[in-house]
Amino acid sequence: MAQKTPDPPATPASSDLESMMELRRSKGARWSDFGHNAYGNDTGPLTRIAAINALHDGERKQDTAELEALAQAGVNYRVAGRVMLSREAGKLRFVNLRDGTGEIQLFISKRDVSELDWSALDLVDTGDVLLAEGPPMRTKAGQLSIAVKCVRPLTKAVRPIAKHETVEDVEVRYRQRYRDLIENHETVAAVFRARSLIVRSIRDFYDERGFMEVETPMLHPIRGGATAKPFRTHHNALDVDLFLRIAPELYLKRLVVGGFDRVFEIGRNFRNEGMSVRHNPEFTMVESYQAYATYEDVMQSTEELLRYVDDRVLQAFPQFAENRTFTFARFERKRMTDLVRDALEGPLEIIKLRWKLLGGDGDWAQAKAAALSAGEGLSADDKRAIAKTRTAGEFLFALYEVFAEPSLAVRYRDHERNQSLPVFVVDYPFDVSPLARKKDAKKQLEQYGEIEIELCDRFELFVDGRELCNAFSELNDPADQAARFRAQVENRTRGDDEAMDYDGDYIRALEFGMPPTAGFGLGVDRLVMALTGQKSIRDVVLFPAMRPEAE
RNA sequence: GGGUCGUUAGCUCAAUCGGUAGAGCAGCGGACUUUUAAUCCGUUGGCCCCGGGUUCAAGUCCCGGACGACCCA
Repeated sequence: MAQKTPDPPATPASSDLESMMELRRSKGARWSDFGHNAYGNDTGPLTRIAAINALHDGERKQDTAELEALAQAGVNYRVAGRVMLSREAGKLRFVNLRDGTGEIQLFISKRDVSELDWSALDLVDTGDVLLAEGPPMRTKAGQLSIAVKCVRPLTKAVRPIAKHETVEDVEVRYRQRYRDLIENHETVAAVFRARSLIVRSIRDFYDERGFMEVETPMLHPIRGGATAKPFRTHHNALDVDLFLRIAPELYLKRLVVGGFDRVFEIGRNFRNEGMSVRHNPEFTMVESYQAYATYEDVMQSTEELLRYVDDRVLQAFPQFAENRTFTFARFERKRMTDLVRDALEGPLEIIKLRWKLLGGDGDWAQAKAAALSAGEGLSADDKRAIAKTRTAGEFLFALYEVFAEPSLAVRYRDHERNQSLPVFVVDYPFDVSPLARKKDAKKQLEQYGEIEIELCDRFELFVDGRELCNAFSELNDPADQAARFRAQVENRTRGDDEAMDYDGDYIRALEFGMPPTAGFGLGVDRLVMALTGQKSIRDVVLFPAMRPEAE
């Protein structure tokens, strides 16, 4: 098996990308001269690096003598990972090796390895994947290391990686996430590990409370469960057009009818709308449905869920507690009508508006005109939102969106800690909630001036001013629901391309009787953004949607 | 959709008034048996995003386009 040490590789004098890659390719090819496969996979059993660090460098650091004793006793580790950094000091070589759990230093002395192994190391570049074996040791500087007895190259990295600088170009970071994860490891990997933990924690939370996890169709024959623009696709064998789901809601409630009275689903929804720092065309939601519960019960469990998940995140990733601009220590609960009244106590025009709205003429259409003329400082978008309302309920909702919602995080704060408080906005107009249950008769009419507004048992939760959850007591009266669907269809014929379709099968399901049920939805991407402090959804989605790469 | 800014070496960035395109890091060669982004000596590397135009001369000025970031709608 003894081989002659091969000659050093040819060394092209240029360092443009193509030359660097060519040099690396030729180095990989020469691994075979040392009896190694440039893409071998027979590593045998390995020890994960985090386990080694924990054992010898954990709560109690083992000193040099202790580690020597362990080595004498035959303790030996085989590790594999990517070469992140490599330094030479004469007949010594130090390599920082990273696997999926952590990093450890390899201490390689020419005295300790075969001549062949030593020469093979000349063919190893930063970024290559390497197998190494040896006992634990501590260097003079006190650094825990593996005292390597033998090494074997495993995978050649043909492309160079940035060592000290990190890649900042977001285009590279999102399109080549693998590279982002390698080069910006510390910050980026932690966010996605936290995301994984968040999803797992949500699952555990529901599991502990007796909810069953289900999977419902993503290919829908009709639009339903939310007001949004869908993606279309086509089933060839059936020759039918289908929509990628915009929400799982109507399927989950069918399951409640069927007797699965506590269900939840974590999954992707698709909305064919604009992209922004808060919107990706596909995004992850958790939806849960609990029979014999009301939206007020769900409000309570929402607080519990968020604290449960956040506690786990901060325990595993304490760095995300820094610079928190919000707290889950206390939650506000505010009725939408009160929020609008509070918000309108502002600038002069707004006071005039409020006078007209609350004072007197009692006609919401006139109030609308008053709002538009009084709100001269409003953006065109806000004016449009108010102008297009056709009922008192839509009008209230528009006022809320324009005047109240933008200032939630500023208005409701924990002043001691200078953090915003989450706000449950409750009692939405029935007109903007086509699937929610009307408030019971005694409470259903809201005096708003002399305008009567029908409200429903619904809340949305805003964390740091951003919508995170939407929940309501479900409408389970089939006749009422059918009327709501018909209204949606009417909206569609008027040109609203976000309106729902009439779902006859869902009405049939309700006709079998759905027990009183509370439903809940939470945007997982936004929750991850909040808990990890990321400003863009693209920083919490592994592979965000991008325009196709230019050729 | 509109506005502003950006795109130069593998990475991060310079380049004055239009006058031969630079640095640090990495890469390559060499020295070094305890390094921590090792150090020291030497050294290679450019479709200046793309396409037009002005000019004796364009990374730089003008027009158009691609992609991105931010702000506005």
